[in-house]
Amino acid sequence: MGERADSTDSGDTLAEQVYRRLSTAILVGDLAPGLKLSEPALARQYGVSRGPLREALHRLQERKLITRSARQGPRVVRPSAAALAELFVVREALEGMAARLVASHATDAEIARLRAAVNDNAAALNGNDGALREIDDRHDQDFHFAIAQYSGNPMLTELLCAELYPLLRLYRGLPAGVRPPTRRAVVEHERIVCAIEDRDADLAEITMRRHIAAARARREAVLAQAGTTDVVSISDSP
Amino acid sequence: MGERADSTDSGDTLAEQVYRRLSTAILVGDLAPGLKLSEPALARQYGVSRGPLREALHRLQERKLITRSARQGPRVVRPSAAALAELFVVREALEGMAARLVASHATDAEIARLRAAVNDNAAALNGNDGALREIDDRHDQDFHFAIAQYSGNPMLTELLCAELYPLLRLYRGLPAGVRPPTRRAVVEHERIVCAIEDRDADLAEITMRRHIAAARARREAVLAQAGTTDVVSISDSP
DNA sequence: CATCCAAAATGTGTCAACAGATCGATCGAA
DNA sequence: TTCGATCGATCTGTTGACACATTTTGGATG
Repeated sequence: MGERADSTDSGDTLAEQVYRRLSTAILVGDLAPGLKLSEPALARQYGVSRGPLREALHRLQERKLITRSARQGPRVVRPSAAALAELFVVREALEGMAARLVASHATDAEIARLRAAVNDNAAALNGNDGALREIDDRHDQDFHFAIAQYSGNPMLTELLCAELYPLLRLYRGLPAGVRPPTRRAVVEHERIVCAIEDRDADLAEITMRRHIAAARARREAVLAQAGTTDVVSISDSP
Repeated sequence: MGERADSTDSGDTLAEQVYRRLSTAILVGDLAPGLKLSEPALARQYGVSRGPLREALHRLQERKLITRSARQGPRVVRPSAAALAELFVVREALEGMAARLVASHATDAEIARLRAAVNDNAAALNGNDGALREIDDRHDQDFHFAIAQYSGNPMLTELLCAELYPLLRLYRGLPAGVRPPTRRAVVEHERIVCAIEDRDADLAEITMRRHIAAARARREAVLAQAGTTDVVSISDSP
């Protein structure tokens, strides 16, 4: 699986490609959290030299996806319950502001697209019972991505979509497979969109923040009875 | 002052040192915004090879302090009025949350230190009239740093102190020398600390957000009649 | 049988050298 | 004189190779 490296070559630099591939590999879980990485092994695996690989690793380090102690080699960051809680707090502040901006500055067409997305989500959820959990999850992602996009603040969008959401996706992998019920999330999304449609910035922000705070509470309840993952080490040859 | 570059040598890797030196050089204004950088020139200037330098540049790229178009070489990011406005919005959301967290979770000792800092600031401002503008500015920085620190959320602290504030400092350099009056800022700081002392999280957040929104409005008013900076190019030999 | 020391192997940090491309300059022609 | 093309030089992207440190493994010894 994932063995035939789909040639993402050409276009930009090698370091950029390795950066993207490593990033997705970490987020997808292909490189387990806490895993100790080896530069020569990764270089052989991706078919590049150690130069571009190290540059990609440094970018990953700055993105907080890997940690690099001196002379110890890079390690995939190991998510903790505390870090997850901190992340949710930051997300609450940022997405609350995003919802506020959408309510005040977004165009009617964008808001209509938001409404359509939520309606689709609700229909999918009501239609077939609980079989399409991951699709729901994708819809949830789409909704929050759309909010970030329509905020009209590129820096905020970048911060949310390119930094926070990836980290969240990584940390979420902790109790892999366990997903809280999304039915409540859908009605909360509905409320947020209603506030946005009313151009009520204050209500939009408050509703979004409560939505995220509730999600955090649910996840913390799930994490309360989950164990910790152990550290594995990568092997060179299969 | 600040000429005697405290020898940051030894301890960790060369790339790390170059990263720090380049970062401060950009933030201090030693490397002008929009400046096109040359890897060989920088390598000679810092006495290292191009390898570690490129790694440092990639970290700087991820930190949004430089931009790297393909085959064009890195350039110091050029701040724009739009980016500054976006930054202030993000800062408003994040620091509002930080103030809320301080009001709810900080210890009495930390709050007392906040109060002391604000009192010192007010005293310095009232004592000698307007001579110590830059010291005031430093106090302002210290106040916001303290709020970020005492939030008790390391991720939020890191985001504010290590990412947003440096960018803000860089963008602030636009109308260099021009500083808005800080007298108003001091009384706003007072109000924030009062809300925190009352453990009123809602009021603390609202006050902080208004404080930052006001600062943004003032700065935008200043920027409205300022020109744009032109692009310079670095020369190899002095 | 456990322990300690040594030596090899692996890995990180760093550097110098090599293709390919891009940018500028100079020279020629209309 | 001005526009364009060709030549040259500089720079980026990339690679392979070299010190130094760290760990692991093997053997010798108490």
